[in-house]
Amino acid sequence: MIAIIKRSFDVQAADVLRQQILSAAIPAGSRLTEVRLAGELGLSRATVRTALHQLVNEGLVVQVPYTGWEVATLTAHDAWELFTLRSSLEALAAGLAAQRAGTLDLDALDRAFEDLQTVCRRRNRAAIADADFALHEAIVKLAGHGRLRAQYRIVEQQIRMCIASSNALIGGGQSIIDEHRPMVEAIRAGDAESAARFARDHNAEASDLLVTHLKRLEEQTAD
Amino acid sequence: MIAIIKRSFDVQAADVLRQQILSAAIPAGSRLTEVRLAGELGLSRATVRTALHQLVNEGLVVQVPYTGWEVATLTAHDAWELFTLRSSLEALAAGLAAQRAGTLDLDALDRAFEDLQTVCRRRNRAAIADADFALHEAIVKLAGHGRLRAQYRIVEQQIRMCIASSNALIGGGQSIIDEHRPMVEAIRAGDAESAARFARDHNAEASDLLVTHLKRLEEQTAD
DNA sequence: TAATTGACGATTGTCGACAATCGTCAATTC
DNA sequence: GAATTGACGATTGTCGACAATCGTCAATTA
Repeated sequence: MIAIIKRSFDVQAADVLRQQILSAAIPAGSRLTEVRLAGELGLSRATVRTALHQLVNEGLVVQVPYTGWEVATLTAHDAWELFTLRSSLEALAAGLAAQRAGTLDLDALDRAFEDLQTVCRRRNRAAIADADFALHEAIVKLAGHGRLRAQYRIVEQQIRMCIASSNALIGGGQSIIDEHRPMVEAIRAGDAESAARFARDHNAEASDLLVTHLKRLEEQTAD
Repeated sequence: MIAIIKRSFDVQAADVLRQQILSAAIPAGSRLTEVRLAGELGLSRATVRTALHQLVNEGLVVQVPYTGWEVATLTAHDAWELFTLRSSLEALAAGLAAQRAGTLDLDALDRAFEDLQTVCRRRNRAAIADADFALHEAIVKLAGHGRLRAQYRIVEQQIRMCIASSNALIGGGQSIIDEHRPMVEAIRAGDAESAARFARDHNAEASDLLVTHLKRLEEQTAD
């Protein structure tokens, strides 16, 4: 028997809006009005409000009280914040996972790394981003740390939003594998310090490139 | 002329409830009903609902959809999560602040550390916790990282809640000063790596003690 | 006697209506 | 012409009412 999954309307509305924002179907900076969204979603305005509040907490929407809601526009500074935070969280996750490596089933880690290698060989950029995220998700899950997991997801969502809205080119191929292998091996070996260090540093170059790219976009827009 | 600060009722309600939860005036595990709170706060139930949603996002309240709301009960595992996360965020803040030390006014850091030393000499436990938090807040502010700041506050709130609800004894005196001095000096010196390392490690012993204490409490309750 | 069913009160989820606020624009004043 | 004022439509904030859900308890069944 298939369980009926109950999901209240405000949660469902937040899901739909989140998806539209993350895919850039609703562009960054867009005005969101409760009345219009309520009409489109077929819900009461109050329900939509609750959904919007949730998205504000995830950093995807900005509320100006008494005035309105809009999709967050992420600046180069935002990107820097997100990357530094992500790096720190990934380091924590890798270190904790490595500490527990001796007592855990590492199949999920191995599978995720295999998947990453597979898509890197195919040079499918969207799939690379997904597999990269999935690898880190697997590690965060191994850390057994719910708050870390929740926060990591929120940060990663916003990073995806950055990438989607800037049309940034994300590297692929062998370098992605090479960046991740030492971290995965340190986790397997139970070496928490190295795992944390590799996790912290593994994305530094790509992150800097994206931040620089966003700064250039901002300068062009200011002209 | 004093500006009128507009603060919508749902935000004000969240403020009031947060304060009551953090001070343990409403104990952990307490059932919160919208009807009763609305009556007590003199607001509509929908407004209270919005406030409760916000507190859920801060980890202070747990919602069981269709069933109810209650003040979060933080377990030893929760405490472990909070301490590891806090440690990681403090390390990030200290490292970033140290990177910027050459271009910043470090007065706030110095003052906060002085204040900490002052209250440690007086052995006033509540004031020590406040001054400890204020020192880290000052560092987080120096890091110029809004998301880090917001997340740090949420984590720190929950830690206060842990401490308040467990009646744990928090150490004081010279050891607190000794734990913080190397981090503060590394920040002043612009040594990001040391600042991050000292920040990450400086609370390990106290954190472990509290987690162990909570585990013991849980075992007693299970008897 | 234990398990199942049904009723009911309490509470949550959602709705639409009223009140408050804001931004815009035209009219007025200096 | 620039600054100020006032009106108005659009939108947000809050409200109370209706509908849906849950937990509890008594009644019924096996």
